Amino acid sequence: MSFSSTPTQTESEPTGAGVEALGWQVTAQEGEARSGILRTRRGVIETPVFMPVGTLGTVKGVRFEELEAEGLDARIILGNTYHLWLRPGVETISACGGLHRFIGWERALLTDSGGFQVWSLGALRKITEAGVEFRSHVDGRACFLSPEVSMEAQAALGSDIVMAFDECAPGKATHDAARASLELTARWAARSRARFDELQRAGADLGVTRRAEESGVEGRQALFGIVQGATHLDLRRESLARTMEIGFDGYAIGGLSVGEEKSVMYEVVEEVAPLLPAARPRYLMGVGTPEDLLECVARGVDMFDCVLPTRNGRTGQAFTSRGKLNVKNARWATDTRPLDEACACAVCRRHSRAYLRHLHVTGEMLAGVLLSHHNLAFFLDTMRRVRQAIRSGEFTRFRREFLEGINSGVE
RNA sequence: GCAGGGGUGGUCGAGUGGUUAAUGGCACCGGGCUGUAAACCCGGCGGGUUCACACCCUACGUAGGUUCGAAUCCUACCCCCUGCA
Repeated sequence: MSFSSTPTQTESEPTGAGVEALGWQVTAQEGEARSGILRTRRGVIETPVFMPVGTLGTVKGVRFEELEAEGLDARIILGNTYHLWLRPGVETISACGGLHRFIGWERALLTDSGGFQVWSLGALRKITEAGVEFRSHVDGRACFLSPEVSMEAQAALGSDIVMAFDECAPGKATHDAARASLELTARWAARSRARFDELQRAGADLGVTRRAEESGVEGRQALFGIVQGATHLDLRRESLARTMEIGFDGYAIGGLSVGEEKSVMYEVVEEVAPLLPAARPRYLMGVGTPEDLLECVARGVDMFDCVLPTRNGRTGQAFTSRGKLNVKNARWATDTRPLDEACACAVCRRHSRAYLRHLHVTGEMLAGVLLSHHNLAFFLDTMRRVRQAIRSGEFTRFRREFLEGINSGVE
């Protein structure tokens, strides 16, 4: 296996199948905050954008009709290579026509490479230069994931944005550990790029290549590189340079919100985001809270994803314009107000805090469904308002008022 | 009426003379969750004073008794279940 297969190409000009995978245009900017239009082969995405997480081929508890409908109008969701690879298996999805067809979603899909699982599965894995040996968390069997395997899987899934296979260092990683991790990530990034390009040329991209006529979808997959380096700014800059040298369709900042102080996370984003190519979209992986979204948009990030709205929805927490609301609390037992009086989502229009608390306390599955819907509506609507604010030059004021609101506390 | 069995904290249910304010489960109360090993995890849960260490009070159907010491042993009573009349 070769570790020095960095393709020769112009800096920041991805090759692939010879077609631009993404169109990207910044349409408004205020300070570092920018609003733009990302054109994927499966639709237009206005940024800044929040991407709901659908790890296992489902945004947990939310029907695709709801994701598409006006209330949420999610333009792109995530899937996870590692999880789909284990179950149902990439071959299965491939046999069903690719991930879009398999799950019944025509809009854009971004697949995470499985790199994050390298970090989060902790003791179940062993990292080598070649890749990562995992013990499947499902049945314990030995598995092996590498840049090449991840690219092959993501090509077979046919996602529209493919993530390079990286290693995510813990937030508290020492300089030495973070450096080693970053260098491994850089080598893996080059391998990801090389294998990805081969696969595009070979027509392995199931998202379009084999079924272009019936899908009506044109264009190749996009590949994003990931900047690592933990909390060390010098390493972040180095990782950034090495990632840009390889060249990707977009750039992600990984390895944040993994145990470091929040102020440190903002500091890293503030340092890294503006150094990323302005002519490419910037994606902050796995972040974050509503406050994080605002703060990181302000620092130049275009794309976000996070499990918080759906996970916390299932575990009884609502995000509102006045901050977090713990649905479990006895104080809502007879409260007939909606979760968020400023929210126009379907759940807030119809149901009371008292009812949602009842559903959650009794373990009814509708509780998770409704709370996930509301939380996603809040996140997506917040981003919609962020875009409008940037376009109208009022982002600074919007940011201040929004943060005042969520810090005022639910009454 | 007779014979067995049984009455434990919000609830179910352990404990059958000595770290017992009393195991567990549930309920209840509170907290956490950031590229989803998560419809999950953690904590509290008789009352009172204290920031806290700690201390005091009240508790195992009721009332007595035995004992240094009782939810645990004895006596009486009340109530519940099962069987026989």
